[in-house]
Amino acid sequence: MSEDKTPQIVLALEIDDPALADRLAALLGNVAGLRLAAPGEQASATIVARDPRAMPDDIALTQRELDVLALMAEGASNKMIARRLGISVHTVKFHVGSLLDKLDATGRTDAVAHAARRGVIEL
Amino acid sequence: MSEDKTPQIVLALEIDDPALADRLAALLGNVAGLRLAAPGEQASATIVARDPRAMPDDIALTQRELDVLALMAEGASNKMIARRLGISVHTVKFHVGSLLDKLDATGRTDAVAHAARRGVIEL
DNA sequence: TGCGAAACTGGCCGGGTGGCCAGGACTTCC
DNA sequence: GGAAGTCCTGGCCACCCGGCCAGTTTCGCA
Repeated sequence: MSEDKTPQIVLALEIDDPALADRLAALLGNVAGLRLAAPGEQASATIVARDPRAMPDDIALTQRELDVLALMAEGASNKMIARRLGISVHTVKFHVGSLLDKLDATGRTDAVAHAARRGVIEL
Repeated sequence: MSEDKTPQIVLALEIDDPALADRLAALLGNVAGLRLAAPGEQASATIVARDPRAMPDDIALTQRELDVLALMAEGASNKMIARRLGISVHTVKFHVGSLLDKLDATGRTDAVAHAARRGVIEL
């Protein structure tokens, strides 16, 4: 009977505010039947708290950039995006360039990751 | 100063699994310095758990593939990944190829998007 | 009416990417 | 002891990507 009679709940922390993270970790560390996840560990649930001051950036993306970004997140190539939006590949590259600039990304993969992180797009 | 010397942490719950939500609520209800948010109340942090039955697919990725995947999510190029892992670019491309195959992705951007969606990696 | 922002298009080019071929070394399982 | 799986490496090549240059049109705002 290797079965735990009281399966522990594993909680991951995603907290921008270090002070809050510390207090939570301290509080939750003493609760029976519950423990905090190791980095990268699969958790039953995640405690999320975005520091609102950490992202005052409603990154100003134009409508067209949002269109391109959404298709990029689908894994579409520039050619596909061009076809889908009815514009030329050159224009797509133009918008992608602006996206990389505004999102401070090194490539399209990075751009999608950044955008997802700051909630600009939903994966 | 009307400030409490120990301000309570207010936690909101966003849990799909009712059983897990119950257990968490029971556990956290007894922790001093912490309380659960009333519906609609502004919380310090939110506990999130998506329904695990929504993703029955434990995609079998090898450790090395996970390494490569994590670096891909950082926007690293094959060359950077190779340097970081101490292997050749050819090997990186090999692992990326396996990743694209297993994740059913058309490219590296699509791969990290898929991986993030099904919780294989955390953005 | 002029001016800037946004959107769009083109050519060019170095480097990155992904798919294909081939191979070897290692551990684990039957 | 052989088979399977993982990890690693190499070459080759078509294509894609991102950055550079240049230009046009359209729109709203001062």
